[in-house]
Amino acid sequence: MTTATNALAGDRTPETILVAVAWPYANNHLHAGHLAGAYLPADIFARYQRMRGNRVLMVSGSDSHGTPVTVRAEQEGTTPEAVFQRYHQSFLDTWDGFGISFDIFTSTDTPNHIKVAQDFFLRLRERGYLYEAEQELLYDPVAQRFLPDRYVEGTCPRCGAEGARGDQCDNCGSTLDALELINPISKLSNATPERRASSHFFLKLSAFTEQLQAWIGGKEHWRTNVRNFTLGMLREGLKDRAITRDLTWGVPIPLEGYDDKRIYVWFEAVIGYLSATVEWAASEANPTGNAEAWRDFWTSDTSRTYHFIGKDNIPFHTVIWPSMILGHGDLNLPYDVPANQYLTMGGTKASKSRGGVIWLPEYLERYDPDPLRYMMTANAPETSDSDFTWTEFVRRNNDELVARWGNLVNRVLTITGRNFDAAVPAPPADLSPESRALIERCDEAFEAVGNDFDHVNLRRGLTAAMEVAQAANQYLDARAPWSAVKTDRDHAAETLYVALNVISGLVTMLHPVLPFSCAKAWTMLGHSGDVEAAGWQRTPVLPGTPLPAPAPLFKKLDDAVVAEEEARLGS
RNA sequence: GGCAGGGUAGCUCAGUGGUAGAGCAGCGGACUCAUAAGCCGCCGGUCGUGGGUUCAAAUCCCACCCCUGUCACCA
Repeated sequence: MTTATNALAGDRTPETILVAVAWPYANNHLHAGHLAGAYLPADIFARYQRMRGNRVLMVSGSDSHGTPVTVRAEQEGTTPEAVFQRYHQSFLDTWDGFGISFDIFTSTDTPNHIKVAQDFFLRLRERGYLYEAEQELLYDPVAQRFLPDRYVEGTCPRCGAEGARGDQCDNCGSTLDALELINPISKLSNATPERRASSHFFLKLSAFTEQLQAWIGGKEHWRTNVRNFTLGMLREGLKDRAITRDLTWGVPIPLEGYDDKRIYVWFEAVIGYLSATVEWAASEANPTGNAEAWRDFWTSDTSRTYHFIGKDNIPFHTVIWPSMILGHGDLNLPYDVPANQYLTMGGTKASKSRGGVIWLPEYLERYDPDPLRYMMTANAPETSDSDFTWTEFVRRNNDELVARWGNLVNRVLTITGRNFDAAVPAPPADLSPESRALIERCDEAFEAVGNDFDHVNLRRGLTAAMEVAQAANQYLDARAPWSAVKTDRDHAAETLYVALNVISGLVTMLHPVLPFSCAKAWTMLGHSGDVEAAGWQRTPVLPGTPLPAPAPLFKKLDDAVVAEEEARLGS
C-alpha cells in the first residue's frame, strides 16, 4: 500500500541531531520533576527523530562534582566518589525503568571528560578569553573551606531580618552578597567566617555580548520565555564570571601551582555534552568505528544540537555555554534550547529539600512507566508550570490511556479474534467512504503529529494522536461490527480491517511517548520486528495475518491509589 | 527591587484583533464488542484587576495584584 506517508518517510536526507540533556547532580535520587523537565521530553524527541530515519545521538551523564557532593560525603563519613557512584547507578536504573534511551550516559568523573574539559580550558586561555584576578571570599576556619553564598547565614543588611542567606534574604527578597551580611555564620560549622582573598580565573563573558545577540536574533523558533529571558540578560550586559573554585573535588586546573583549586562545576559540566560525544565516538557503541565521528555532531554545519533543560538552567545554556563555544571557535552553537517550566506537586514546587516529591525509583516499584510518561506529556510544563496530582494521574490513566486508547485496541482485537479466526479479515476491493476517510485521517496525522514533535510541542502532538484514537472509536460505534458480524459479515470485516490498520498507525505515532505499551501492541497486531525500525509511517496490517491473543495494554488503577500516594507525599 | 514567563469553565489546559474552545467532572440519552470501557447531547466562563486604543480586544497599549524562574560563589 502506497500512501502519502510512505513518500514522506522516503525521499528525505537524514539529518544529524544531537540531543543534549542536562546533567543530573549526583547527590540524590531522581524525582518526577527531573523526568517532566528534561529527560522525558528529550527521550520522546530522540525517539521521534530516530523513527524519521535521522541520525540521533542522545547524551548526558552524572554531574559528580560540586560542593553539595563533598558536604554530603563528609556528613556520611564517606568519599565524594562513593556518593557519586551510588546515585550514578540509581540514575542508570531509572533510565532503564522509564525507557529513557540515552546513547551514552557517562559522568564528569572520567579521564576522558577531565581531559576534554582541561583542553577546553587551555584553549580559551590561549585565545585570550580567560584571565586571573583576586576575589575576596568568606572562608570557614573550622570546616577549612571557602563558602558559597548559600552556606552563609546572617542578619539582612536591608531589612534587618535574622537568618538571611548569603545569596538572598527570604524576608525582604533582596539579592545579597554574602560579604554584606551582618554577623555571618557558616552553615557548615556555625563558625564565624573570615574574609580571605583568593585568586581565580575569569571567563570574559563581556567579550561575547554582540555575537550572542546576533545569534539569538535569528532564533525565532525558540520558546518565548527562553528567547526573551536571554535577550534581557544580554541587554543588561554580561559580567565576567569566575570559573575556578577553592576546592579539592573536581576537575584539576591543568597548570602548575593550582593544586588547591578546581574548575567550577558549571564550566566543566556543560563541556560534558562534548566530552560524552567524544567518549561515545571512541566506544563500541559507535557503529562506524570512527573515533572522529564526534565531529559529525559538533563541527558539521548541517547538524543540529538541542539542549533539554529546566528553566532554572537557561542562562548556562543560552549565555555561558554558547560563550564558551564562541571562545573555542570551532564548535557548533545550540540550535534550540527547549527549556521546560516546572512540574509542581499539588501547587508547590517539586524539590528535593522541601518534601512532596515522587521519587522515580519508588514509582517504578508500584507502577508501569508508560502511565507517568503519558501524564507528563499530556500535561507537560512547556509554556507554564504544570501541576501534578495523583487524582489527575489516576484519571488520565483510567479515562484516557485505558478507556480511550487501550480499550480501542482491546475491543478491536477481541472482536476480530472471536469472529474471524484470530486473523486479519480481508476487506472488500473498494473501501466505503467513511473507511477511506478514517485511514486518510490517520495517515495525515503523521505529518501533523510529526511536525509538533519536531518543534518540541510534545503536548500538542500527543493530543493530536489521541484525537485519531477518538475518531476510531466513533467509527467503530457508527459501524457496530459486533452486531454487523451476524448480518453482514463483509461489512464487519471491512470495519475491523480498517480499525486494525488505524491502530497500527497509532501504535507508531504513540511510540515515542509510550514505548513499552506500544511494543506490546505492535506484537499483538501480528507485526514482526520493532516499531522504531518500521519508521514514521503507518505499517499496513495485511489480510490473513494471524493475531495472537490480546491482553490489556494498561492496568486500570483503583481510586484508593490517590489516598495511598498522597499519604506517602505527606510523610 | 530589575528582567522573563504565566494568570481563560469546578479541575487540567488550548486559543495573539473578528460570534469564548477541548478533555475530565456534573446532568440526560441511545447502545452493549471491550478493562462498566466506547458513542451522542446538555449544563457550565464579567478570559487576574482597573484604565486606554479600535467598528471590533482573551489577543494591542498603560498601571496594578498574584504565582514561578533568574539577577553572575547552589547547580
